[in-house]
Amino acid sequence: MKKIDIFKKLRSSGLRPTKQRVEIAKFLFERDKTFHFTIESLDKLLAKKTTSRFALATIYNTVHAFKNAGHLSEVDVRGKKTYFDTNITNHHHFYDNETLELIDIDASEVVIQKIPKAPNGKKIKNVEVFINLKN
Amino acid sequence: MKKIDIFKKLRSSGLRPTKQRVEIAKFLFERDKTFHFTIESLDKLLAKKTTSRFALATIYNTVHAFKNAGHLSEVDVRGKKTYFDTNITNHHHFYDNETLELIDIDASEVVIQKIPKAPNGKKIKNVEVFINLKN
DNA sequence: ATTCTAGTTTATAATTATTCTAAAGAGAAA
DNA sequence: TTTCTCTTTAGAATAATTATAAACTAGAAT
Ligand SMILES: [Mn+2]
Ligand SMILES: [Mn+2]
Ligand SMILES: [Zn+2]
Ligand SMILES: [Zn+2]
Repeated sequence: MKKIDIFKKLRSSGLRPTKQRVEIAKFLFERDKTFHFTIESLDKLLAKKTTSRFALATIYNTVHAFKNAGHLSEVDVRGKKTYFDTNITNHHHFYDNETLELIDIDASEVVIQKIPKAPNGKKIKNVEVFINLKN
Repeated sequence: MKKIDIFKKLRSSGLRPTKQRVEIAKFLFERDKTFHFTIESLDKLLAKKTTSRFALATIYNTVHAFKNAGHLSEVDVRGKKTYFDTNITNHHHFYDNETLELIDIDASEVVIQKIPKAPNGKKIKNVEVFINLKN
């Protein structure tokens, strides 16, 4: 993704392309593979890869702004920290319980033959498959 | 589950059957249907249903003791609080995003036809299916 | 360009969930 | 009983996250 697209993405989401948002967006979205992170890991990586300084609150604010704008999704992982995901398509995950890393599984790679019908008055919103890995 | 069995369960797990553990165990395990809870919800329910007082730390300690002894499992749910589950079998969940409640799905009710093979050097530990519900 | 304004960043405080601490209390072995 | 170890408890400490309010800045208006 090009810098110009980053600007468009922000503007179209009602987010001013500030220095911090652009830097974080470039770091998150200018990559080929999907990226899973926590606020803490992102903070450390940004410190390494950029010269700018970011208040932790700004990282929280920016990540939530991206999430609310639909540019990031959230993944449920056991543990206290919230995981975010640059892959916003419907997809599934391997979770490596040794390295604590998520690995994407494309929705097409999982076929479910049978699931129970939703309880009365409820509809199925989506189905998430989470595959725990061990060595 | 009878009180005598509660005692056995505790003893066999290396847990002394103290007043608090027995009361919590009776509340959690003497029921027909599975029960999903957070520490906070358990605390409130115990306050309602029993006359004893429990320090919050005791509820944390006791629930973790039961979990470590294999009498409770933990479920990943979006949000900050940890969910526990009296169902310790392999099973899946509906999650009602309106009421924030978990509903059990027996493993036999889900048939997965195709999943990707585990990454190199890794094995699949278990597969969790999480079905989000909406109205 | 300069001014203006709403939105943003920042440092710090507050909050929430959870864990730790150390003193007092209670099972249970001897 | 006496003793010993484990447990409970209140409160402090920690960790992740959110709130606050002052300083700053992007973009619009002048
Ligand atoms: Mn989680
Ligand atoms: Mn969770
Ligand atoms: Zn993903
Ligand atoms: Zn369950």
